[in-house]
Amino acid sequence: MLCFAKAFRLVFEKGTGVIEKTYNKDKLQLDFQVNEFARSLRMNKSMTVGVLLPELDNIFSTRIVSEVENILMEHGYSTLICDYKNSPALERSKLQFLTRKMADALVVMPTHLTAEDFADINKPVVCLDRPIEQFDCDRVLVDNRGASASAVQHLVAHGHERIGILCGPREVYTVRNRLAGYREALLQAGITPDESLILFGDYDVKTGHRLTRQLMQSENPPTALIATNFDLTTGMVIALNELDLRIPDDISVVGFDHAELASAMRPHMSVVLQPIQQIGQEVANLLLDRLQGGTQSMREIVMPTCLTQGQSAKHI
Amino acid sequence: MLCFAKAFRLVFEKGTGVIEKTYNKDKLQLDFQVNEFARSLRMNKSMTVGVLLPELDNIFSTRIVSEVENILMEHGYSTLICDYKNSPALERSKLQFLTRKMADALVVMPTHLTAEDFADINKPVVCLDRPIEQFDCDRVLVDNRGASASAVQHLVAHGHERIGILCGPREVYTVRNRLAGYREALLQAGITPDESLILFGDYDVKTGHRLTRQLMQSENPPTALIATNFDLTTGMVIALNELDLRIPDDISVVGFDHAELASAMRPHMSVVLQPIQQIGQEVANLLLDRLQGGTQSMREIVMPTCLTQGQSAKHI
DNA sequence: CTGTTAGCGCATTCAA
DNA sequence: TTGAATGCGCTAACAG
Repeated sequence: MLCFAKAFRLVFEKGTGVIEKTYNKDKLQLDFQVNEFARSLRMNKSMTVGVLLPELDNIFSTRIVSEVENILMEHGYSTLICDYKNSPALERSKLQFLTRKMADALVVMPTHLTAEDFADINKPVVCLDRPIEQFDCDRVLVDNRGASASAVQHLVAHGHERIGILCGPREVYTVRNRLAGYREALLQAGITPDESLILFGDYDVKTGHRLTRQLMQSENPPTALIATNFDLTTGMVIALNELDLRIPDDISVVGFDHAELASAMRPHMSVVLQPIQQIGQEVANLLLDRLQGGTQSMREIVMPTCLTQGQSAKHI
Repeated sequence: MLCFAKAFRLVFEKGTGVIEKTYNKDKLQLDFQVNEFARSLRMNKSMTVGVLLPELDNIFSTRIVSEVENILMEHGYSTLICDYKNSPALERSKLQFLTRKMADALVVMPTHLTAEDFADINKPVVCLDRPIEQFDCDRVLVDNRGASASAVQHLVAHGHERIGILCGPREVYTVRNRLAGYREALLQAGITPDESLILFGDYDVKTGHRLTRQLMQSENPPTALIATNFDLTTGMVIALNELDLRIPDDISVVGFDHAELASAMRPHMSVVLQPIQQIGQEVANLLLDRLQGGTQSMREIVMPTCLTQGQSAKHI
């Protein structure tokens, strides 16, 4: 069998990349291109990590992925991104796709996946932002309860009792936990949560806009608002503007994510910040450990959040 | 050689998916998993299309990709997404990665790529939103000149002459063309463009915010503003709010993209809309044609935009 | 140190 | 109809 690999290949490591020069019997080939299918088949690995995200247009997840990517790249791994557009069916089929077709390991930000979906997946999996019930795998989570609790405490400290909260979809893990933290913090402050101040919807700008209008135009509107992700925060700010409600004179607010914009605004907006860079690092490290054959037991890492105080909350 | 494929496989087509059942000599295997590396090596194709984007967090590109994905899926193709974070080096290396490792064809939204980068790529390529000089490949573009011209005309019709424009990075194709359309429409209306009203920056919310403040706090601010993508539009609206400038009473504006938010706002915002769904369809069709062996010459499709009139522009 | 070979799992072809 | 043989291009093990 005449093999291509019969050729004599000099491999120079140069920085992060690899330059391969091939000498054939008759000719010097400088433009040799490895067939990655063959290599992957032979090695039974593709040096590729699959990333499964709910949707692409979300600054939180894409920024984390960006971090993960940077670190993995330094170790010779590439990153493939799939999104499932918040569809349970797509979520499962893309998981299958990444697993069977491509990836040596997975980073998954699940919504509806269950342990069953991972039954025949014998590859390292790291859950990002959300765990999967009954499925023991490495995971990097955020202290969601603490996040919203700190927002509530900040507002309570300014005398607010009627605090509205804009939430994402009910079924999402982070949404439930952020809401739980909100309730706990209110109760701890001796305030009974008013269910009419709790609104759910999609995690997008339009929803933030709609829910804010709904809340502020109700009979008994809140004196303060918490938005629980960046898009909701943006929609909230736009809607308050339209309603001629000034921050913080007419309404106090706490936003979520995106320090740059929050501190560019006048007055600075108080925001809950998730440690995006560190989350990415933790994910990458867990992944690399597993890929390098670590056989430790499952690890769960919970990252703290931090409330950056601006001037978007005012004493009532 | 004992081949796995020695097994007898029944293949049932069921909807879009394929269920494969394998009977081995000794046992009935229902959980047979194809080795996609081997299949790809043998077939010399992966049934996968690679998508290369400047960044993930951009509603315009991710929505288009979503459309493309839907159509390709119906034809048995999967989609892989890579972003290059606006880095020229990454842009090239990810192109290489997608080409060599994975994809049968490519959808590329280029910034710095040149014809040279495609010299040794013998796969179908469709350029999305931006062409590549000297490189003849299928492409789907948008009438960017017409887009910004229609925004200018809309404002001029309301008596505005000092119209500011928030642009993305100078080097981007769409930015240059949108700016050109702006200049042309002004000149056509007998107005000499004022260079101090033209600002460049990144295509993000923070930049929209910053540039708007800069423009509106200058000595001789414009009476109307055009933002040339969705993130810039969002930043603009937030900044105008902070500056206590009411739309449209104090300032007229035209935004870009995202019909849903524009029409949710009060008053409705006038926006330039790009036909995202159709763009996705055109891209997918071009791709499928090539993948099915069409050998037509290069095709360029330019999509029209449409200005949706809201009440965000007022007679001066 | 250099060149040859085996086999990864698949789809295809050929043989029975 | 059904089973066996071939080779896709690679890497690793082996032989000279």
